[in-house]
Amino acid sequence: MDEKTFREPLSRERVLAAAVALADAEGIKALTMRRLATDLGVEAMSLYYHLPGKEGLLDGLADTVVGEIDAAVGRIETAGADQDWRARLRQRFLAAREVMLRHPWAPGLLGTRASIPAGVYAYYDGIVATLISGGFSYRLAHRALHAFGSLALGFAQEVFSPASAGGSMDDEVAEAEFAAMAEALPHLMAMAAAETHDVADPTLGWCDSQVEFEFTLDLLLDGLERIRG
Amino acid sequence: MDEKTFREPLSRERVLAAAVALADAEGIKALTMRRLATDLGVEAMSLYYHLPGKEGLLDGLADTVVGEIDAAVGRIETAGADQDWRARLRQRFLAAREVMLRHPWAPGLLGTRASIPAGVYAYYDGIVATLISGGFSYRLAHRALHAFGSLALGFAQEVFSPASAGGSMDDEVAEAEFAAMAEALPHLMAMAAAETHDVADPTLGWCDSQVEFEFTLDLLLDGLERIRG
DNA sequence: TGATCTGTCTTACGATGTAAGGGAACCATA
DNA sequence: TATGGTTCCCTTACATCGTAAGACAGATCA
Repeated sequence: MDEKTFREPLSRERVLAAAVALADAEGIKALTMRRLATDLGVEAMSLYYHLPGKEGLLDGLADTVVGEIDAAVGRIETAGADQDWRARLRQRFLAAREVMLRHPWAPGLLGTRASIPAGVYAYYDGIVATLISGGFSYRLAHRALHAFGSLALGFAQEVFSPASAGGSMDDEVAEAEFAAMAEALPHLMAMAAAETHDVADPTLGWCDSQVEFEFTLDLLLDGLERIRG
Repeated sequence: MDEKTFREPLSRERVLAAAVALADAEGIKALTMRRLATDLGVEAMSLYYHLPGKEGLLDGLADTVVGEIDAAVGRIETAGADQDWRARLRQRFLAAREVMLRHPWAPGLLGTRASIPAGVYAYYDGIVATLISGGFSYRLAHRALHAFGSLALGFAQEVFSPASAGGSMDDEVAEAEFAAMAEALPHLMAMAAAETHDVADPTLGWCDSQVEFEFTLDLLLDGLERIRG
């Protein structure tokens, strides 16, 4: 009876938390105002009292995710403050990646936000601080920020990420047209054959395994270390 | 009168061309079935005879863009076949970038496609061919492909790209809260001050200037060259 | 001629975001 | 205690979107 008569009042935080939960469970596509309201035991228009609209909701979602990253990074930074810039950034980015793995919809969402999620500023400030304390010039730090790109936030921009929707590469390719492709794309097929990549962790897009992520990350870190000289 | 009585018949190609034109002119947001039909002097449902639906239209758009890249790359590859892998990939990616600059909506579109645009396979096959002929192992070529990420298709995944919608960084930041930010984000603000980046080419997202793009690209190419060793 | 095929249009439906305003509960003040 | 404002949620209604179903006109072919 209590849950019928009394109801925890809505709030921006409660709405955002429910939105995250819904997106995690059923994908960002399922996140509609009406559905979100239903999950909260409320009518759709009630959400507008706590949020400025759908776009504002998505902005809030993005902020929430970045907030998770900031929180995770905060826990790490205090622990390994004695390490060098390279190790600290590495930990940072890997921590961010874990957050992204918990929210597979987040990379796509961040990519579509018109304005920068507020928390990103704080996050990037920390990166710059680490770089500067590691002997980087501001110029090189700036370049490095750009070079990291989405890696800094824990995801590699795989241009094609079948994970975000239906249709894996195998489904579409490994059928009748396989032979034709081997002819038209000899090098790609040879590579695929040579690799026979055991995609054991297809959590974030095609082949975006931990190995690939860390390889690219180290490639960048090594290159920057060399330039820093 | 001719344009009233006689009308060039619709076709998949004509629809896609009109879609590209519309997206270029007014952004991908304006690309609705009804609007596209209007531009073609036709009713919305007529499009469905030539395309399987909105999603299919977007897939076609993605394919069209990749096709443009393939065409541009083809022109280049024949010319500079004597260069080394590094120079050839560089030209390739820069050519792809020019295509993306012509279609600012393309990066976002490619990121949301469920299945891989068909032309991408051919494009990537060419990259792998270049790498292999440059002495790369299949394994390293695979890693390299992942490391390039969206750079291979000509755009850097700037997590925040205010260019795709309203609201530039300056508008949101350089107001009353500027002072507060300088306090909260000392390193970022110091960097911004030290750089005072003259963003003369804000065509593709914030700070995604040619310089940043090429810096990141060379960072990766240098790193791969060293590993290839 | 009549049947089939092609390409376009008409109509209609469900989903979505949201503007406009109603109303109940609470709360401070007179 | 009465009253007027504030807070919070709801009802209703609308515009816009993608698109299912099928009508209709002209071309093609039997």
